[in-house]
Order: sequence, then C-alpha cells, then structure tokens
Amino acid sequence: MNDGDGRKMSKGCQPLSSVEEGSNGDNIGGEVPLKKGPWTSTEDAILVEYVQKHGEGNWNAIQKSTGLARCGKSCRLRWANHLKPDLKKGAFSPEEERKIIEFHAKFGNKWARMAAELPGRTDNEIKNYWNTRIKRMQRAGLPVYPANICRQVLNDSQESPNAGSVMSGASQNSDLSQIDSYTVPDVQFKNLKLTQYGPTIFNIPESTHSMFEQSAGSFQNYNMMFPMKPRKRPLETDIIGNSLVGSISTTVPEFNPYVDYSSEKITDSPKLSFPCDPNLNSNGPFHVYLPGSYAGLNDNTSSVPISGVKKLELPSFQFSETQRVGWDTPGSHLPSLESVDTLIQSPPADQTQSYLVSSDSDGLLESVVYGSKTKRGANNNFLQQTADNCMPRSSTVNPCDTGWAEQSPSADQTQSYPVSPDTDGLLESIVYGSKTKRGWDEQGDLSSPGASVLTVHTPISMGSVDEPQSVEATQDQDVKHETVFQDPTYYSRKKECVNQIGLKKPDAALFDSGWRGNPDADNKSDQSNPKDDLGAVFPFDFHGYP
DNA sequence: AATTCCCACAACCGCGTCCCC
DNA sequence: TGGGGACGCGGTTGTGGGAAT
Repeated sequence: MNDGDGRKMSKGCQPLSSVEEGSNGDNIGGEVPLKKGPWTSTEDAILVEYVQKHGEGNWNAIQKSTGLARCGKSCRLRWANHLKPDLKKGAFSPEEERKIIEFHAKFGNKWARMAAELPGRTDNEIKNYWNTRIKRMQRAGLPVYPANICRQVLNDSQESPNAGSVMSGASQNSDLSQIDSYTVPDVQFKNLKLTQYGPTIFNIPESTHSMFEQSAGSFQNYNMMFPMKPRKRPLETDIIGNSLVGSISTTVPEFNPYVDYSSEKITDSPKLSFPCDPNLNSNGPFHVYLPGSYAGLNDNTSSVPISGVKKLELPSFQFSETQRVGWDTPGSHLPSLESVDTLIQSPPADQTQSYLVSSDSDGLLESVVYGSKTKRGANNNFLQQTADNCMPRSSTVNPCDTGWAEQSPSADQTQSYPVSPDTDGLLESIVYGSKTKRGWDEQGDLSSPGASVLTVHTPISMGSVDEPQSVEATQDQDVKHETVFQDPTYYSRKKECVNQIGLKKPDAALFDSGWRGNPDADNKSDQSNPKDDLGAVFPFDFHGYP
C-alpha cells in the first residue's frame, strides 16, 4: 500500500495544524497532511487508546488530541470496521450468508441495516461480500436470490401490513413519504407463482408486463442471462456453466425452489438449473439490463450477442389497464430509478422486427443517465425487482410446460406490487425530455431514436413464460401495442443490444461463442458490440465480454 | 521465473441527515 | 430558522496476494 510515500491529503478532511506524525514527510506549510491508505499498527494503537479513553464519537477530535494524521472520518471507519472489540472476523458463516441474502431481498442495499441485524459484522463487510457474491453469481449465470429466499421474503411481505412490495428493499426501506410523483401505481400480479420461477436477479419493472402481453408469444422465448465474458482462466463456475449448456439448450432444466442456495458457492451448485426459456424455439429478442453499470456512452456498440453462458428465468408481467394508461401518458409516472436498474427490452410481437439501436444516439443521455446512476448509486434492489420478476402474472399457460412450474404453491395469488418510488425525477425528466425532443411519441416506432433512449429507464420487458400467449395470440397485438409501445420508454436506443440478445435461438446464441456470426442473432443488427450496452445497465463488472 | 489476471477487501469519497448553536 | 459541523451511509477505487499462464 502507499504507507508512507503515497500519502495524500484526504479530501474532505481538514489538515492537521500540528501533528507529530513524524514519519510523514509531506508536511507542507506547517500543516500535516492527513494520511490516506492502509492503517499502520501504530495508528491503530493510537486510535484504540483514544476510543478506550474517550469513547466513540467526536472523531475529528482524535487528530487534534492524539496527533494522528487521520481525519475523523477515517478514524471512525477504521474503528467501526476493524478495531471495534466486538467485531467478528473471518468468513461469513452459512447462516450469515443466508441472512445477508435474505436481508438484501428485504432491504436492498441497506448495508448498515443489514449490519445491524448481524452482530459483529460491518456494513462494509457485508457490502463487499454481497458485491463479490453478485459478481460470482453473475459469472456463473446463477440467480442471485435463491428461490427459498424469494419465497420467504414474499411471505414476509404478504404478512406485513404494507405487503405488496415484495422483495423490494427500496420500497420497504423507504419511508412512505419518499414516494413521490414518480411512484408507479401498484402492479397487480395475478396468479403469482413466485416459486415456480425460482430466483432471478432481475428486476423487472411492471411496465414491462404490457410489453409481454403485446409481444405475446415472442417473449416466451427469452432467456435472461448474464452476459459472460470468457475468462482467461476458467473458473469452476464456468465449467459448471458450460457443462450446462447442452442441457439448457435442449431441455428445460429443473429448478428446485426448495433448494437452499444461499450459501452455496458456485462451485458446489451443480444442481442449479435455469428455469427459463420455456420455449427454446422461440425467436423473440430479449434484453436484460442490469442496474447500475456504466453506460455505453457511444453507440459504437456492437450488435454482438452477449456471449453469455447462462440464462435467467423470466417472469411474466401483466399490467392492469389503468397501469398501462399511466405509463402511456406523458404525464404518467415514469418508472422509478430502481426500475431503471433493470432494463429489458422486449421485442414487438413481430419477431422479425428489428431492434437495432438507432445509430443516431448521441450518447448524451447515456452520459447523463450514467452520471445520475453513478452518483446516485445503483440502488440496485435486485431482489426487489427480482422478486417482481419472479412473479408470473399469468398462469393461463401451464407453467409445467416450462419445466419449472410444478412447484408453485401460490399460483392463485393476486398481488399488488408497488413500484419502488423514484427518488430522483431528474433522470426521468431528462429522459422524457429527450424522448419528446426526439419525437418518439410516434407510437410503435420501435426504431425511433428517442424511444431507445428510454432503455435506461425502461422496465424490463420480458416474455411471460406462462402467459397464455399462443403463437396465434401474439399476432393479435394491436391493442397491446397501443398500451405498451406507445410508451417510448419501452425501447431503448440500445436496440441492437436487444437484437443481439433476442436471438431467434437464444440458446445457441448464448452458448455459441461464435454467435457474433450467428445469422439469427444479427439478422438486423449491426456488428456493434453489445458490451457497452449491457455494461451501461449492469451494475456489475461485466466480465462477460470478449 | 516472470507476467498477467482476478479476487477479496480495506479504504476513500461524496452526499445526505442529524444535531447543535 | 438556517448555517455549519459531525456523523453515517452507500458506491467506488485501490491494493495485495494468490492463481493461472
């Protein structure tokens, strides 16, 4: 570390007026710059001694009274994360891991809250664990939330007075007063069958539902997956994933919602399956955007399909008419940022339709969005959204057909899922403005540049696996188009990405490392690389791209 | 053996909130 | 009531070390 020469003045921390941190030779103008970087044992000792003597708090006084060249903030962090006597060290126990997953499902990224529930553990520790886990699961193409957790959270939610927001940590955490004008009306999930879907990491905004309806059969074929970049060195998980390819491509793996995956390492989860893509023959494009990632600021993005290996289960969504209306109208509530987190573009009913991203995207919006996202921090309440995603809205089609329907204890449930309130209307304003500017109000014009802008904003549009949409049904979508595609937000300029993901033969594309050349996949897309597009929405480090 | 890559984690940073004056 | 400091929170970055090449 930069112990010593690498020291810098900590931003946000006032320099010491006088300190005896002799080892620091950066003393400028008589002021000792506050040290940054790893703490030394000496510093630790000083801090511990001070706290033992004076107790916690008044952190800024430490540097004054002890001469410790650390700002109060740094002292507090060091104490809280490492020096506190009651801290638990070492790896998380399986039980702790299970709790973390559960808490994340409930609270979202409320690390401090989670830490409060886990004695001896710090928020930073939990956060790091979670982020690492996310990456790992992503890489393996595994669902972040085990089905049992989803189910549990769902049950908890149902039991609570405010039930309705299932697995929406943000919603549950948020004070109701925070619900602003952007709050999306509750979404009604009919025939909720959470467990049948098992875990999913995607947050699918309700607005997506209507898309499914309209795209009817098209979305039956989507595979949610994590884009995966080939690792230079294969991991066990990769191996597993690859090993699944065959079966996934040809059969519908069975997902056991009752298996507790909470603490499993990827390497020991060979039984995991991907309860998705009930219709492997479907040809509907499908896009999934995960929250918080860097945006593809340039539209030089390619249409290269994600060379992912795994598929994620896709919940179906349904909107009530009123909800649809809400989304359609310009003044309607835009999706919350949380909903923005996950973006999935659903292809129109006409699967031959191209989803190429308009080439005219200037990247500005993406930049803005990205900035906003970054700044705000991706409040990727995966689970919240995941849970929503997990909830099929329709059960007309026997889920069993999908191969993972049997276990759906709550098939008859009808629930309302309030969209998490948006805490920042700026992005919506920008997006909306952009859309307006671009004139995307030309409903149904999926190729409209403006529409594409909303990708970032758009709730995931996914095919409902259990949607009663027969192929025939998919052809009758006029009405649905009005309700759904009217809202430009459903389409992103990253259409190409969609295109790429929306493979006629998802499986093949997914697992075909050479799917760049997949004729089906790039039927109408350019050769751009979806990496940027995906990266723009995925909060994770996408190690999935070549 | 050197290099590269990746993971895990510690620490930093910016921002929001609380509290006191 | 508002200004400012203290503190907390969540996201991001940087670093060390191990594994793979």
